[in-house]
Amino acid sequence: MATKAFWLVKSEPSVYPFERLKKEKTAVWDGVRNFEARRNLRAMKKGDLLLFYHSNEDKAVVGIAKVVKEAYQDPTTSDDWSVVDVGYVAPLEAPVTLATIKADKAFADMALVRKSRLSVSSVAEREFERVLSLGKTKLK
DNA sequence: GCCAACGTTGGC
DNA sequence: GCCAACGTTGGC
Repeated sequence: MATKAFWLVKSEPSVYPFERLKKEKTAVWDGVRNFEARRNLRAMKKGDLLLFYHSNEDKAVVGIAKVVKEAYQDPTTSDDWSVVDVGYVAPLEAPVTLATIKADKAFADMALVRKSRLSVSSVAEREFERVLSLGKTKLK
């Protein structure tokens, strides 16, 4: 298998909270209607890891998910949009807030900071590892 | 192909 | 709840 990639996906907790992914184990990541986000979805490979970010109320990375099925046609539209299936991996022991991320130079180039409206973005491995470490979380 | 208007996201 | 930022649409 090729080298793993890392991504960040945003969800409003009132629409689809991480706790629901925990309960349901997998989810169809639909509703993406932005070209750059779509390109990122289509670049995802099975097994890639995702930072699960809660926008609005929480403004924090709250958990880790993974790609369980690569991009396919979004079933909620006949237009040319894609979805992936994501699977539950683990919560962060300590959520990593946007304020923390903004205050940390290690994240200066992160899309979350620089392109705040992009809902699916790529994450560098060192950024991913740093979120895990700030989140006091180790993946098995 | 430009760009103004519009709609949406998301931080505050 | 407001509004800035910015992606998308549509008129020309």
